[in-house]
Amino acid sequence: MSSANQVKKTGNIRAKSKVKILTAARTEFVLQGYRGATVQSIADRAELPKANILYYFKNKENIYHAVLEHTLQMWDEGIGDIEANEGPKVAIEKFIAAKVRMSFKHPEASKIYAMEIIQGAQHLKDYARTYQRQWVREKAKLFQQWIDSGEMVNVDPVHLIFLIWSATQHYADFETQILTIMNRADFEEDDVEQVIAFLCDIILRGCGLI
Amino acid sequence: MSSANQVKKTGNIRAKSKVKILTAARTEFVLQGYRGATVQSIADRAELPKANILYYFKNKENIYHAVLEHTLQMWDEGIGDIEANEGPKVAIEKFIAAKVRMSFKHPEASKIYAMEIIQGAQHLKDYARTYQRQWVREKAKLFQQWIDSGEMVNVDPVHLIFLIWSATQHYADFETQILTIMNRADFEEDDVEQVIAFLCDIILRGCGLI
DNA sequence: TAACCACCTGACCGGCTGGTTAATAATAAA
DNA sequence: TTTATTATTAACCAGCCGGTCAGGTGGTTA
Repeated sequence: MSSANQVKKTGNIRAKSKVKILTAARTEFVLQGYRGATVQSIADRAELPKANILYYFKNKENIYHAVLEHTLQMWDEGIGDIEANEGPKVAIEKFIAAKVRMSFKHPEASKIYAMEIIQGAQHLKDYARTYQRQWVREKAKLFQQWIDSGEMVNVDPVHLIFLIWSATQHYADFETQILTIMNRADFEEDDVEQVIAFLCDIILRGCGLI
Repeated sequence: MSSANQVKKTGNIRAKSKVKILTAARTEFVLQGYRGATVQSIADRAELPKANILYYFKNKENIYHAVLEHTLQMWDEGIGDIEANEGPKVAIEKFIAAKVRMSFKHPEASKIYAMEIIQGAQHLKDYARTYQRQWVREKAKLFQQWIDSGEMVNVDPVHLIFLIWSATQHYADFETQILTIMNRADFEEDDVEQVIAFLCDIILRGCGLI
């Protein structure tokens, strides 16, 4: 008991501090990029002394890795899933909805991920090379089966996945541009469902599913 | 004559050096971000002494602004145009083709633009607020007319523009991810036309134009 | 020849960077 | 209480940052 208790109590302080730091770091990395975000700026945002930051994370790269790990977790969850037995229409609908909801809920995660990829994905090459590639191949095969059985129009499954990824993530990554063009200060709850409806409508029809 | 000659000759050196510097800077800014790209790293890539860089551009921000200006010019050219008298099918086809070609031809421009927007578009707020917003409104009105006259299905024109923007730019910005997933080293010429064909196919059908 | 001027660059500078240390405070365990 | 562990932070450091400057070079004009 004492051992478990100790771990829990000490772990609490660690955990809380780490969350505080990572939240601040995430924002700084999005706003300033990896190099532009300084340990001092992260400390200021977290309202902690700089040395305290480096007590919990050995160095700046360490902080970034932790942020990135959380980001990939979001991406995985948000990637939705495409199940074979649902048929193409429901599968694509669910997939789009999951990705759009994730974009509106965790725009910062999407932005950090996007910046990583744009800059050459040096911190997560293996992730795409192994996990993502396999995921795409698997799901593409599923789409191909639906195409072969005449359940949907003949479109390249891999590019279809790219299309859905790009269209959904756009609302997170290009938030600023979209809001400016729509002359709005923030997104509202209605927007999420409206975007889902729009994307499902046009993409499903594009796949010959409406 | 002598005056014009002098201006031309001296201008030549200036122009060549500036191009050399801006090309190197563009690459550095993409790879490292604004803060991560140092004047020294730009100098190294341009194979010039650092002081020479700062002879042609007063400071680092100046270089970035020059790069950004070039980027916006690319964006403007690549934005294609949507003409009223062509009808929706041809208009959208041309629009998609122009944007895809631009993405494959100038991925760095697209990437810099994307990073600017993701980080809050602090250097080009007015651009989106005035120029882009007006462009979108104008083109949206056009789409609406086609919808009203029954020439295309009722889809939100503004979101349609966002969809086309995101889907086309994706091939520039997420180049790394796409190549990794497709298990390829580089894009080839065929890819451009294939992507255009795919996007036109699915989006035109999505708009009820096929 | 002499004066001029665009071009070039090594050497330098203050300030900020990521990171260390050592001393102290708080907390938990005995 | 005593002891051990964990948490905190001011002070410090070497190195790199953007940026300046003084002193060149070589070609053109008068």
